[in-house]
Amino acid sequence: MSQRTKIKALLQTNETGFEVTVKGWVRTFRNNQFIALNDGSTNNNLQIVVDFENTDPATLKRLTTGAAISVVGNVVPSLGKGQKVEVKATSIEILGDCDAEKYPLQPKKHSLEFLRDIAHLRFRTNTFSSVFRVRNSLSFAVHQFFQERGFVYLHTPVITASDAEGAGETFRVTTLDPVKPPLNEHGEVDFKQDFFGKATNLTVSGQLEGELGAMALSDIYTFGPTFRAENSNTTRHLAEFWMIEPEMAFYDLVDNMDLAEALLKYVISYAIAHNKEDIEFLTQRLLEEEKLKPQQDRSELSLIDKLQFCLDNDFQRLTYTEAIDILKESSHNKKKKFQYLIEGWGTDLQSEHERYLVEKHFKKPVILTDYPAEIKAFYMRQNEPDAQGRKTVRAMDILFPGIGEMVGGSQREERLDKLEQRMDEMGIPKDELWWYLDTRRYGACPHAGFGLGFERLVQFVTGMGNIRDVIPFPRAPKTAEF
RNA sequence: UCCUGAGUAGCUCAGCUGGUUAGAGCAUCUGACUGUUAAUCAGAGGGUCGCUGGUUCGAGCCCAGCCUCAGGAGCCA
Repeated sequence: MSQRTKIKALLQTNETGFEVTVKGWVRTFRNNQFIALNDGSTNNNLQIVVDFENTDPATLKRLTTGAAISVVGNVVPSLGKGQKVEVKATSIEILGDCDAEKYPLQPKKHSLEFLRDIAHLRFRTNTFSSVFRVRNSLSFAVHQFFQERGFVYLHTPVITASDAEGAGETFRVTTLDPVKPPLNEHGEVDFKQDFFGKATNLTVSGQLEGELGAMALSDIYTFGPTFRAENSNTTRHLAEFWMIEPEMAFYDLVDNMDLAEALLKYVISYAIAHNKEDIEFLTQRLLEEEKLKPQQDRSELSLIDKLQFCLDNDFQRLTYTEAIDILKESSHNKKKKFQYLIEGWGTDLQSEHERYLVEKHFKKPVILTDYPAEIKAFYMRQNEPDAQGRKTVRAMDILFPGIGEMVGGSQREERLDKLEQRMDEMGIPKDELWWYLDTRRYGACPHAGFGLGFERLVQFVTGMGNIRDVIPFPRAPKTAEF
């Protein structure tokens, strides 16, 4: 293998007067003389100076935007102003031509919508290479955070037979003939003859299996793809997304919140430390995008300041009931500025209410706890009814500015009788979840966990407005290209 | 799925009250220049106006249906 120097490393050394081999893709070729070369290690291009008088004109013609080249040359101090060093080429080899007439990426600004249509090529732009380097760092930081704390990375199944969790519509997994499936005596599809001998689907959450692991390993986390067949067309939903789901034995809700807050701060600070250039680039990108907006819609803080602010401040913790009181008493509610006015206790908060709390009232991440039992899942631990007889559960949602719900979690109901009673009330089939109930039969203990939407985290850290721009190949309704 | 808006050149858009041969900038190509920084200057090529149907003497423009995209809502992470 040839000695190839990555551009990031080369630009970091201040030395000159040595020979290097660099490889990458041409971003621009100016003046028949200057190549801006990028190899994805950094957004900063390396300037290659071509001796055009002594280079084959046919080769010069092939130095088009997007072409892959290999360059051998000498690192010298730059005569130009845009960069400290440059490479004076002694030989240039075209590894892969790129027809400029057909290549969709031009040396000009492109809209994110257009780039989404050519997702296979969008990595070659500064914005997307920054986003995906940040995504990589965040992903690594998640593992490092948990590994440092003795958590076990548990691989929960992607194909499951349980869809009783109520987390959303599922994608069916089957090998049956779609045109003529076998039928049972009731005329329904006979899944006994299917591959697994029962109806199966892609997982909507690894939580229930995660709890099984936590009941022996104490602290586990999952980090993998999750699938929801909801017909959601928004800037913060995907049909296939990556979720981080820790589950901890002997944790109560406060421990759970502490862990979630520590995790978020850890990974954000890791990204700032390891992807400074990328985050600065994305900050700049966002500033320019905001210039196009009316003054009132612009955010008060820049991206990097927003991230730093998030690290420097405790998340605001309050109960659902306290939140309802704040919203009810808010001038916003009294002036009827909410589309859905807050009237009573018990209904779920609308996006506009969450946004008001996070962006207007507290102006920082908020953790809401102890939601009404009626609007939450069966496995959340039941609180004693309050003086007015209102039933709540030990749930917590972490709300982030611009993103909404980043984390959803709870202390789990470990008391078998309470759990079974709740399942009956909500119509959850106990026989299908016999294995889950076993954990409450054999050595049950208080425990807690949460789910963190990884793409929403990447959205927050990169400032990208649409979740489809922070996953390489988004899966969403009517969208499964590439 | 619902609400709102959009779909015109490779990209971003303009296109008046329905009227004759559909425009601009960028990109591309050709030439000039040769220490440029999304280089500059001169010239050229490039269009099934999302699709289908309708109204009309005449439709990019009006009407209906469908498709796709964007933003918001719901569902949620």
